[in-house]
Amino acid sequence: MPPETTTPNSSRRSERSRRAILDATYGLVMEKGYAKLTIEAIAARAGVGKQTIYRWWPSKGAVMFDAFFDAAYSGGEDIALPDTGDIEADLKAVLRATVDEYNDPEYSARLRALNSEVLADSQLSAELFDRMLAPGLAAYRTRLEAAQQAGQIAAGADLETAVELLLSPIQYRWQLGPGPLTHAFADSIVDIVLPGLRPPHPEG
Amino acid sequence: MPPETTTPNSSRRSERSRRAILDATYGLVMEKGYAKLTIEAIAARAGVGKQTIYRWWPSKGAVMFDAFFDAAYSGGEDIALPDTGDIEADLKAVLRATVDEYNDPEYSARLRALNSEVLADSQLSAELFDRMLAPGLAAYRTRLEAAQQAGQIAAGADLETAVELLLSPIQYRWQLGPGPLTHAFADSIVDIVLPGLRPPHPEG
Amino acid sequence: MPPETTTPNSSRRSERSRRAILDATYGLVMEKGYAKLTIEAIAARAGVGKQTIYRWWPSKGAVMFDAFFDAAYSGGEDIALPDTGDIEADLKAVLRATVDEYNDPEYSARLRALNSEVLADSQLSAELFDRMLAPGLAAYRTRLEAAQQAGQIAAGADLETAVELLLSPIQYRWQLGPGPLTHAFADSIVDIVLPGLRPPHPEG
Amino acid sequence: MPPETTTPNSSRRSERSRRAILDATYGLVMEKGYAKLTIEAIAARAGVGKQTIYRWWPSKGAVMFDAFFDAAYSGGEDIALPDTGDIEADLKAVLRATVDEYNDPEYSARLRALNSEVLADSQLSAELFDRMLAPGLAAYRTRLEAAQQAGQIAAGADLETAVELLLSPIQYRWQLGPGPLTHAFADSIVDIVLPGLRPPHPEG
DNA sequence: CGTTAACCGAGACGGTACGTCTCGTCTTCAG
DNA sequence: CTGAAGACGAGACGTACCGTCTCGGTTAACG
Repeated sequence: MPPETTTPNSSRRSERSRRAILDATYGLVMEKGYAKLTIEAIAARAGVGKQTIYRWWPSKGAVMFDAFFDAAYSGGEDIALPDTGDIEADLKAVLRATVDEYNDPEYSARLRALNSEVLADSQLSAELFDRMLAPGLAAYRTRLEAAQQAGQIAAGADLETAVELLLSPIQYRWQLGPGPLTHAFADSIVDIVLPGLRPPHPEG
Repeated sequence: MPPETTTPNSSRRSERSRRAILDATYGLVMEKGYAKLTIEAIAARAGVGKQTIYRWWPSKGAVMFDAFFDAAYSGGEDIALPDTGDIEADLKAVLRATVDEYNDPEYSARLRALNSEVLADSQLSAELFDRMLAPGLAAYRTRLEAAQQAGQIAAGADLETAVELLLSPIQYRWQLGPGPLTHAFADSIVDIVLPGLRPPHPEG
Repeated sequence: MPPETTTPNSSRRSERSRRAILDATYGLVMEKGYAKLTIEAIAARAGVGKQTIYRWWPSKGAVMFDAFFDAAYSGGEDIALPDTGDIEADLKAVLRATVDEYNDPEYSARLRALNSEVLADSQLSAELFDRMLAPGLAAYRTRLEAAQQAGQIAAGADLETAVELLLSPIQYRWQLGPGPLTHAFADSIVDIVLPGLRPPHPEG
Repeated sequence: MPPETTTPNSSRRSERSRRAILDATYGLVMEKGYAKLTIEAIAARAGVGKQTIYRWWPSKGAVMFDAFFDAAYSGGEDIALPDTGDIEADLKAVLRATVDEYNDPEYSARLRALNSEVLADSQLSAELFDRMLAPGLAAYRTRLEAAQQAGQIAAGADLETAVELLLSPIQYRWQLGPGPLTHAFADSIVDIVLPGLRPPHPEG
């Protein structure tokens, strides 16, 4: 299997420089924000010539993208939702954790930078989704399918939409701020969505 | 009625310049995109000194913000959802219209520019929501309250969350692209959310 | 016939503003130097609208010119060289005093500003000479003519040139710095020029 | 012999840009005058980024200085006064030539720009003198020393002052305009200064 | 086991845009 | 109905970065 990364590899490429660039980028975005990130600053902090950056990445966004992906998924951890058999409890637990994550300033800053870049260059949008969000959505879907098999969710339910219904309100509040991101809000989401997915003749 | 604008007023201020700046900004964002919008280009097209822009707006984002708000809500049209008595049909109709709007390239470009700016400067976030989104959400809420009064929705339902559940998935798909923005998707949202809000003992 | 001065008069003109402008100008040149003098700063310090300056003076140089002339010759003092009968002693005394004046930092700054402006706008050159230097030269000439009448200077001597020979080397050193401006230098000038003006058969 | 220039050298420096900047500067000063010279105009005409100017020169005056020095002394011609044995004739010939030079409009404009700048920034004053005037003064001094050796000038005469006495009146008239710059004026200077330098017992 | 070509750091280059400053004109409003 | 206050169009200032382009100096693969 060929290594599927944004940046092409080469035997001549200096791994030391690549690491220094990604680390410098990550640090600078955290400190100054994405809007004030400059190639020159990255090169200076990384102790690298500007050309070395331009040689391997097509744009500032691409560098940041790699830097963040690298930072987030270096462990390559498998993501799967817990399955206690109680779909409601499981969903609430995971959504509460998600809310906590969004409330973490560092995570929030990271996400803000990524989304800002993605909105400007819609080509990155697909990549962001495929590499960083799709695995998460798939995990939700897997959990919902298990619940479906267990008869807790109607056979014909539209799980695709269901997953997005669970996650998008959190992203929405985080991004536009119509209300606070609390555990209660996470619970509310589940309390509305889950009944809408129940099988027609509940266990009575 | 005093004119309610973001930027402070002054009897000395030239209305002619203000209009020219907003129009030039709107046109330039549509033509070149927000990323390539420059203050110098706005000033040149508006036939205005740069200082006149810097005097009245604190940032490029603020100018664009005003330009868009001005373009979108110049009519001051009242927004209210239709009420045929059939909450499901009404919601689907409105969400389908919303989907169509997001699929319009011009509207999409406008929104992209706004959101991109808003993500970078979180101070604008609240303003964007209050001035441009809150009225829409309120209209949804009003319609849901009517349905609640009509007994189509449970008395204790969390309408705040319900509104966000209806709208956020569309924004989510538009922004991150996990799937196509279709009428069917709009219907799916209603088909899941509405049952979750129904009163416990429906009309039987 | 209208009064031919730099600044036209008018019965409507506010003397209070005129004074405030000249004083502010003089002070600002002394504090920041002529190069950093701006109309806006003058107006601000004088508590005057910019238009009031532009109404009465054609250029920044003209304002400064008036300010300096006003400061220097407000007393309208008559200038005449001493006449002790000893032309050599008299000239040396006056040139030594002139050297001292040039060595005074405040006087030097003033002169520097004036000359700088005059070099740029040659129209002011004649005015500078006529109003500020010509009276001085005339005083020298008067003293030399007295010496001529006393037989200490040849009858046919070119006194016009003689006066300039006495004064120009001091201006030259001050402006271009080929050497220090000392009393010894002043004496040297007289020691060379005066013998060149002596009558052919001195009192023997 | 190392190249003696104001601006530091570097192997990385583009000689092509340096030349283009100096040429553009010289041309623009001649066309529009020093007061209307702008860095932007120099950069535009030279086809050069502004930063390339700011990188190598500290101020507008310094650029102009180099441009003029470069234009005037590119040949590196040795300057020496003629020596026909007749000191009076030699001095008059050279001073008449100097007067002609000052009367040349192009030379005059050049000199006006230089002096104007020098007066404003006294740091440039010393440099102007050392690089552009001192060699001339030295040539005069050499000629006077020759005359001294030939017995035409007193052994103890102050030649330093004598040289300045010969040159400064011309600069003075040119700059302040108390009278016309003619050959007769040049002769008058020599006619007064030279007798003042004669040995006490002439050829008898 | 030397040649040589790519990659490296450094940073100068032609440019664009920034946000500020000042110019000289034009407009408003208080005394 | 003058004059201070200051907004306006204009445009230069000096700075920050852009993305491209040499420079020498390693450094690793090939011949």
